[in-house]
Amino acid sequence: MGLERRQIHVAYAYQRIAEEIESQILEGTLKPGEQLPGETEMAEMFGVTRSTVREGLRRLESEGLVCRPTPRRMVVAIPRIDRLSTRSGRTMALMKVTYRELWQVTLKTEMLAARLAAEMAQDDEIAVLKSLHEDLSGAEGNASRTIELDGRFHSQVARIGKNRVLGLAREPVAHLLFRGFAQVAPFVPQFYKRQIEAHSNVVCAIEARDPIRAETWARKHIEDFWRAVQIAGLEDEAAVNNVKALS
Amino acid sequence: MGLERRQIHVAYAYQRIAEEIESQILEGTLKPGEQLPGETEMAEMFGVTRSTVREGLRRLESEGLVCRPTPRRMVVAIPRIDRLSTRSGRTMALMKVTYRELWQVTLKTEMLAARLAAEMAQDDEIAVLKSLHEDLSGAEGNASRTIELDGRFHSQVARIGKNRVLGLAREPVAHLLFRGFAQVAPFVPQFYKRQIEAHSNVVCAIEARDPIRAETWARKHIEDFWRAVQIAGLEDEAAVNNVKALS
DNA sequence: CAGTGTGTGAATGTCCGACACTAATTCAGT
DNA sequence: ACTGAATTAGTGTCGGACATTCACACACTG
Repeated sequence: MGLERRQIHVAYAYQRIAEEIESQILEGTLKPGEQLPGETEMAEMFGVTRSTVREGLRRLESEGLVCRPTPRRMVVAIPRIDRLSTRSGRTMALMKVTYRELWQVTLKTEMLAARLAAEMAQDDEIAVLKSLHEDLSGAEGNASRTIELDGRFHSQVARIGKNRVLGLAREPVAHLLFRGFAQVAPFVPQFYKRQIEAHSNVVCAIEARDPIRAETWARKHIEDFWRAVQIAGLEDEAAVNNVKALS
Repeated sequence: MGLERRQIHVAYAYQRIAEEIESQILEGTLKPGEQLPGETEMAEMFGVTRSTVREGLRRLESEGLVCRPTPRRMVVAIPRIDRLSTRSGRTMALMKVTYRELWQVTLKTEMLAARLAAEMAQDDEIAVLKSLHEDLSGAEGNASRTIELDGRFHSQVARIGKNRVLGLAREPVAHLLFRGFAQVAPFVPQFYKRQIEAHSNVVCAIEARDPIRAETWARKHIEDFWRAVQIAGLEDEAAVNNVKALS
């Protein structure tokens, strides 16, 4: 076995500051929305310089544990999923994951999302979905607008299912996969119509509270996308070439 | 419509520094593994003080875009999935997601993982899996060790499937769900045996390159866990009470 | 009294300069 | 050539400083 290379935290002051505040947030001593003391005060509190406190705060800030509506007010953040999704999206992009990998996962998540949506849907949520669907229908032929609206459509389906874990897990994956539509679209112009049709059926199934049908159409829809990817010959291509545009 | 609340970046120097370096990494100008210049040099380069550069660096560091093997060497990081998983795990914990939500997703991810593993398995990977399984068999009755080994078993299954996206998506979810075993175990002592049996079958199916059977046993296994959660009466309980122990 | 201006104070963003400590590098010794 | 010591340069932390600007309180107007 040999000696394991275990991380030794030399525990720099700025790290300890960050960890201390972090653990107070996670424990609940500091509640979301609560305001933190000023930098000077904290510096005094922890017995370090303001510069050091600042370095620690930068970390918390970037980890999304605190946020500042204005530079003057620093408050404990309310956790949001979309913050995270950009980050894992970026990781996947840097890993140069393939369409195949993205698709295998997306197929499952979108099927689940559709099923749950059909089980949990409320009327107002369906209304939102329909409105999105109409917008999308009007965007036929426009790739970038289609990507935008398609993403929102699928997100809304997931939201209707009221499973936050699914929302968290699927968002970056689906986002990355569907972005690829821009690469695929030129090869399969007929996909626009098929997509609209599939979405229609998903909406109907959700409205009819028919989980099985919703799941089935979601599957068809995502499988269809895979076929398009195959036609474009991109199965094992990296899904994102220019990470930059992820935003 | 009213006035949209649009973010105005006042663009503090430290933010701009971070963004600049970040975009150079994402563009590929800076390649993973490459070493960054010293703080002093960067300060000069960007025309700001070292303190300012440092604040920016803290952010990159915490975002996992750069890492430092030693304080002296700061290099562009190679993206890793386990870095991210703690973060989304923490988010889910703060959201107080329920066992139900976790389970619904985990059921799908682990089924997919098992299937892909059976399709992709190589002999040496199976050997690792078997060894983990043996260790787990020996841990019967020990909840915390079971959680540890069970987590590693499932991760290994996922790794064998060679889908990095799935690995990324499932890790924090499965981790959080299986951690709950500690809460569940006292109610269902028989679960240890059932788990070992299920794992055995998964291993067999993977070794036999039988995707269907692997998926089936994964499903049984995770459904079994759900029954245990139900017996413990935790379906809609928050999966984690003390976020602290997440590490 | 609600809503809008004004003013003061305090906190932030950034800078400068300094020092201990340690890791990377160089160089001497066998 | 390899080991070990000496050098050097870079990091972690410190203290202080200043302009800017945001938060709060207060006065003003309708």
